[in-house]
Amino acid sequence: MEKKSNLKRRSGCPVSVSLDIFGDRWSLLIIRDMMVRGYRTFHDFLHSGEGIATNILADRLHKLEAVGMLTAEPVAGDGRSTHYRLTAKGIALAPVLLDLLIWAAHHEDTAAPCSLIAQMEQNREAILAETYRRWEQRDPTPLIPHFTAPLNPKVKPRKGRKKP
Amino acid sequence: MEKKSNLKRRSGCPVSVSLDIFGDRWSLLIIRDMMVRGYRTFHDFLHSGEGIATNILADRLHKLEAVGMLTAEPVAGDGRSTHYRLTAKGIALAPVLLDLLIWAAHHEDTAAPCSLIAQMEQNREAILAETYRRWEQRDPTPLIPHFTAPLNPKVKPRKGRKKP
DNA sequence: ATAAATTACTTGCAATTTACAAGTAATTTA
DNA sequence: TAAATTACTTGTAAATTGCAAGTAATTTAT
Repeated sequence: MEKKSNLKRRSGCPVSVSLDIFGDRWSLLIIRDMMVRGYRTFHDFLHSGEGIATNILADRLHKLEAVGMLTAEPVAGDGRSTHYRLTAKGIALAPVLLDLLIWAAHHEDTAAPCSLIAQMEQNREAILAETYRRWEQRDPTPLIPHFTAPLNPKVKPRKGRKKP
Repeated sequence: MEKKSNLKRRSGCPVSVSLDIFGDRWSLLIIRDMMVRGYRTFHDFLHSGEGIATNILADRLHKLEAVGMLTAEPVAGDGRSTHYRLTAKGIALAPVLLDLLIWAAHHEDTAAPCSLIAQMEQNREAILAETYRRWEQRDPTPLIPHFTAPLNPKVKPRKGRKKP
C-alpha cells in the first residue's frame, strides 16, 4: 500500500528538507522506537511511553512509509498484525538520533544515566555500527533500554481497522 | 526579558525531551540561521528562504530564549534592533545539524552541492571546531553559503512592536 | 524640523493540525 | 462460539499555524 507523497518543500536547504519530512513531535520517536528498541508493531509504538494517539500514529506511519523511511509488511502467521521496519534511508538517521540523545543528556534533565551517555560518546562509531548491524540482521533486541518509566502514562484505545 | 518556560515533557527519554523543545518545522531553521549563516536579527530570519510568518518567528524566538537556547540583546547604536545569539547549549546542537545536513543531502534532492557534502563528511571534526570558534568569537561570516535561491520566496510584512 | 523608512513586533481571523474518546472489522485464542 | 487482540477509522473539540494587516519606537532622508 505505497502512496506517493506530495510533500511540499519550503526550500532546497537540506535541513529544511529534513524538517519537511520529520519536523514534528512524533516522527522521530517512532523512528527511535524502531531503531534502538526493536519495536515493530502499531501496539509497540502506541505504548512506547509518550502517549501518542492512535490516529496520529496511523497518520505518521503512512507518511513515513510514503517518503520511504519505513516499510510495512504483513506478519506471516498472524493476519492481524503488521511489522514496520526502517528502510536504508531510515536507518541512516542513526547519527542524528545519537547526537540528539547526547545533546539532551548533557543539557537537559533526562532519564538517561550519565554513565551510559559517556559510554556512547566514547564509542560513537561502534554504536552506529551495531545499530546498523541490528537493522541488517533484523535483530529486535533493544540496543538501548527503555530508560525509566514513562512520566506520562496514558493509553487506552480499542478498535477499528481498514480493509485488507 | 527572560521568562521561565513551563515546558511539558512527555517522557524522560532524551530524544523525546529534545523534540519537546524544538520538535517543530521552524525552530531548527532559526538555529541553523544563527549557527551557520551568521544571522542575528528578526529581519534576517524572516528573509532566510523558507517564508516563516512574523508571528511564528516572534513566538519561536521567545520560546527558544525561554529554554536557554538563545539570548536577545539590544544593539548598541541602533535602538530599534535586537541581536539574537545562540547560547552554549544552542551551539552544542551543531553535530545534530551537521548530521541532518549530511543525511538529507544523501537521501533527498537538495540544493547542497555534492562536493561540499563530501568535504563536510571528511572533515567533520574540523567543521564542528570552526563552527564553535565562530560562535565564541562572534564571527558572523557564513560558514555555509545560503545555497540556492529559495524555492518559496514570500515575504511582505510591515509593522507593530512591543514597548521597550 | 518633518516626513519617510526601518525594525521588531502585535492582533485578528481562517485554515489546518492535534488530541481525545469512541467505534469498527478482521482475525486469532480460549 | 464467545472473548480477545490487532490495527486501525471516525467524530469533534482544542490548539496551533498561517496570512494579512496594523502599531510603535526609533533612525534616516529631505
